[in-house]
Amino acid sequence: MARMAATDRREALAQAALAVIARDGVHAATTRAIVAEAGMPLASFHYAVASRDELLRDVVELVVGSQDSAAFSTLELDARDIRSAIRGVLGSNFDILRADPARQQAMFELTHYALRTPTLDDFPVAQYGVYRGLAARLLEAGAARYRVRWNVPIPDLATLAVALSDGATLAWLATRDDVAAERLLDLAADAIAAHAIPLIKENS
Amino acid sequence: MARMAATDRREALAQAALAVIARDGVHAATTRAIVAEAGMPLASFHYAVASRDELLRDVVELVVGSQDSAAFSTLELDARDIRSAIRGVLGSNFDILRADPARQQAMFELTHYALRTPTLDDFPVAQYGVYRGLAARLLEAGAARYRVRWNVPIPDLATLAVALSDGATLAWLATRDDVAAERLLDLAADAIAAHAIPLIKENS
DNA sequence: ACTCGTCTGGGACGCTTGACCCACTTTCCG
DNA sequence: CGGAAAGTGGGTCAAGCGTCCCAGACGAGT
Repeated sequence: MARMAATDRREALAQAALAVIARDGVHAATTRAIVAEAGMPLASFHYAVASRDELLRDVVELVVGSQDSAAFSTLELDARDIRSAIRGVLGSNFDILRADPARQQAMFELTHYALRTPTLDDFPVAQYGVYRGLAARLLEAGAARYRVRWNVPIPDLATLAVALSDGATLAWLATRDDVAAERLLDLAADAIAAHAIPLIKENS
Repeated sequence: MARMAATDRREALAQAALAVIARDGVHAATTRAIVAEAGMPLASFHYAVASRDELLRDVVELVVGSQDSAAFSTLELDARDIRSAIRGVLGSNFDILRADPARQQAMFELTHYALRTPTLDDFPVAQYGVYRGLAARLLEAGAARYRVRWNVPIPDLATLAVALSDGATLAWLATRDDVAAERLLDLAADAIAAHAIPLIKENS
């Protein structure tokens, strides 16, 4: 094993743990499975991190952090109208899901695990805060880009968007029905776009 | 321990397992925890059921069976229009969730567990089939009651309704935000009711 | 009433788990 | 260049796990 700082090892362990969780589920993320994934001896685990629960907290922070940075570039495609733009974002989100279903399922399992763990129960709140914030920024950007305004508060609409995305993700994970998922995304895009009101052009 | 048939004991164990899962999660549903919940000696477990996995299969069947029977009476309330009726169904569904959050979370965890278990991976498909069927029957009954027709296929609309319900449930479990949930249900009811077209009265 | 199949429950086995100790090696700073 | 600090890894521990055994208690059919 190469020599590396304890903090680096801690991050490597968190990523290895996430890989194990994605492949085999949260309950399979034992200390031995994690160090095997990372290619470390067992003793490195408790040298880098105090306990298994603490490492899992690193994992959820890793997750909520990475989720925030991604998925914003998908808005930049040139759709005809706001409805097509929304459908595009939902569609590329769905493509990400299909490319790596295990990761999305790991997210859900981590959320449920955190809800059951007293020291981690603030994570789901933060997680959904990130989701809603991301959706709100997309809605704002879309409104500016396509010259519309929303007839309901953006936070409420963002909550709707997150719920639709979550529901579609969950349904596809359970059934793997691509056709039903595409139709669902069509209806979801309609539901969100229905709250867009075209702006009267004031200048130009 | 009172004397009882092995089949009765099997069902009692399944219900005890569900109670343990709701309280402490799937990973806590050990053989000892289950028999403690049921008030049985440990040996009764493997007398009534071959293995722990087999018992969990009983649990998921119990779940998908019970979910089907309930929640239909909520349509019978007298709402002014189809939108209010939909909102009412979503609202009472939400009340059920708030009355026993642990049970709903147990449902999600069982779904994810089944997705990871090869012998159980057909359960999520059946589960969502039941959900969509239930939603479809509600939509049909609502259309007949309020004299409207749906401008999209009922199965597609049922999928939308299930996704919205799941998304709202998940969001509330994570954040416990009652206000946001109520607003979300408002928007969800709008989204579904938007596809209702009033029928021209032909007779009477 | 006797017996045989059904049911009970205390105990135990082999295994995996999280945690940890300690002798060893490597790195870095004075 | 020498010693203290940092990192490594093999081995081990108690606890908890699923599973199983077997002697005894029960109840229905003859």
